[in-house]
Amino acid sequence: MPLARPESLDSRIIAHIDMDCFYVQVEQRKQPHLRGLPTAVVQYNEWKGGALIAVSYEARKFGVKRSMRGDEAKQVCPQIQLVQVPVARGKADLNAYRNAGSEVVSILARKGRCERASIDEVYLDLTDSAEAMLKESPPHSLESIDAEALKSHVLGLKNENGHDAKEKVREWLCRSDTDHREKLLACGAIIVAELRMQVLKATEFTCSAGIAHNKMLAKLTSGMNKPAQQTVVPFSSVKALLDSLPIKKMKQLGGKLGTSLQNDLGVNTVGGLLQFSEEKLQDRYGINTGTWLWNIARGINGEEVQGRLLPKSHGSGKSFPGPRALKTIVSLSDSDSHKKFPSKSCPLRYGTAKIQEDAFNLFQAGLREYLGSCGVKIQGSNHNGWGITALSVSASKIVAVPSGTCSIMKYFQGQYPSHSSSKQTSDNFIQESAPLLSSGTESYSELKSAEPQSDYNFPCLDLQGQKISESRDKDSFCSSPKQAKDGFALETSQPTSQPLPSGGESCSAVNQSNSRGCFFRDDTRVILPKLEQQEQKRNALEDKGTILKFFKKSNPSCSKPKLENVSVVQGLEANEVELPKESLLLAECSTNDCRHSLSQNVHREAWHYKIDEIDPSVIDELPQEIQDEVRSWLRPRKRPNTVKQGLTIAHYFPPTKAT
DNA sequence: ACGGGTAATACC
DNA sequence: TGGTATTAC
Repeated sequence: MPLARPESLDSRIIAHIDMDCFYVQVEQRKQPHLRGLPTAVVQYNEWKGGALIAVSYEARKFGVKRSMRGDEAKQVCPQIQLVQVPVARGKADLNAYRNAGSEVVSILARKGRCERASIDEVYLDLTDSAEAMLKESPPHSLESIDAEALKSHVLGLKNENGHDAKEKVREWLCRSDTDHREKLLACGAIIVAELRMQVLKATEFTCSAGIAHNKMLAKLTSGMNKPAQQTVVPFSSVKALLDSLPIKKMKQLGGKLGTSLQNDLGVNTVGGLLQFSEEKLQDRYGINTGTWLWNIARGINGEEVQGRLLPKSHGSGKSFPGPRALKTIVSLSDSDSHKKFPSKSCPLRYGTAKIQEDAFNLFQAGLREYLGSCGVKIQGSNHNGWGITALSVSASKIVAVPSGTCSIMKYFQGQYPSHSSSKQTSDNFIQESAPLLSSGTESYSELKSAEPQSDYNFPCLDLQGQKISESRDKDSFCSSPKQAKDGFALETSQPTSQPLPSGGESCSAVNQSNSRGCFFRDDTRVILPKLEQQEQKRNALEDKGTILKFFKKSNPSCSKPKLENVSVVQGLEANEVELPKESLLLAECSTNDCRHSLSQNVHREAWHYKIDEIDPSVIDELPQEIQDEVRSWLRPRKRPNTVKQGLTIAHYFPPTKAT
């Protein structure tokens, strides 16, 4: 439960932007002839026409609902256009929508601190912008107010739908005889209207918005007038709004907690919570949740807009319902079917073969745990009715790569122009990481000799060529000895190096500095130290595949004969680089998803990077300009004597314009 | 044989 | 810390 910092005198201006039936809009932009037609996006249409995951407003008029099947939708709306979600490697691929969301974020983030709340939702803190506007050009001083702003729905304003509604809104927006907060809110509404028009112009997407003094109220109202409209929540309207708001409509209360409030406390509206003391709510629901409830009943919500444009974790999963369940390779004598299959995780190693190997080991570990120690043999394929109905992997604990990371390669290659300060830093790095190396499987000399054998030119994401914003270059992201000790190589004294932050907040900073929001580029600056794998298994009737099949064959690149034995490959090959992970920060820039890998913990194993293991089909999903670059990396090439940073940094790192 | 595929967050 | 549960889109 979000901890609420009580701020009853909250004069922030927060907007929640919600894209209208976003997936549909993305598809309609791709296929303009679908515009204006009843349209829905479905994934997998084999079974009952697929599941609807987005429905256009035209289709909603026919009673088409999300969670209908394609077939059902056709029944209530025969002319509906069903567009399928792209499929990659046998599963739904949402990247097109993610990227489209990035387009929107990149526009919104120009006006204030921005938080990507989901694939199609964004919070914006417009306080500064609104205050600036109020100071420089307050609404009442404007000659005209934009038509879009005049279409705002202002809660509590009478005659909401009357013929002179716009005039009423104009009056409200331009009132000068009201309190500061209300004026700020009016500025916020004008700014959001402007932003929404910019989004429409730049992306062809419409969105709706809520503008209020906190996140909760903004979120609550962004969907009240859809599509393509905005709703403003003046302070004076909050009490009436919450008094009549069914409690389950409140974010976080849509599930069991909301049900408990209804059943156990007899509360049916958010306002109904007012009758309970904070203590009472805390006693029943815990200190945090209790306080949070007490606050939201009063319209108080201190959650801040996180300046984060990127996800904190990333995963991929697929379900195998019913008959499609993968049959396990175990014999299962007894095991209650209600027990949950445990999730397991381990440090992420790069390369599909290694991920397969790790995932399979995790699976076996989970299976042993699941079965208890009843000594069931894990072998053979004596399926006995049990199967796997879902598999997923996910990566989390992503942290930013600290400053000067790429310069590590100077040490290994000895080809970089050396600044007076960099030698010292390199030395420090070696010194700090020496214990790691000595306990690892490779010595430094091995590493050094192994690396240059590569036929591949690792593109170096040199940070030196990148522009640095004044504000971020100052001091706030300086390295500390502790960071170096954790295995980060830092070159803080390098005057032109990008001041990358490290640690938790660093992601926020990095994220917020990104104005284009391209997932790929940003991923070059994150580290994915964890691999997580989860499986569930339930009854199944037919044998449509095995676990092994899933692990081995679902990835086209791994079904090539050439790679048949990747799992047993040991040691180095010509096109494999094996370095301690601290050294791989640069090398991994050249992998297809371009993720740096480094754990906050000290892990002694070496990390492998094997260019053959890149699944070619992945590349097709990347943004076009990135595809070209990645393909060029994959072509064998002599390493030039002098490694100039071959990649355009701008493609990978956002302009560092501070926002 | 279903809402699938992802996320974030709180809690233990 | 790792793992689970809840909630949401």
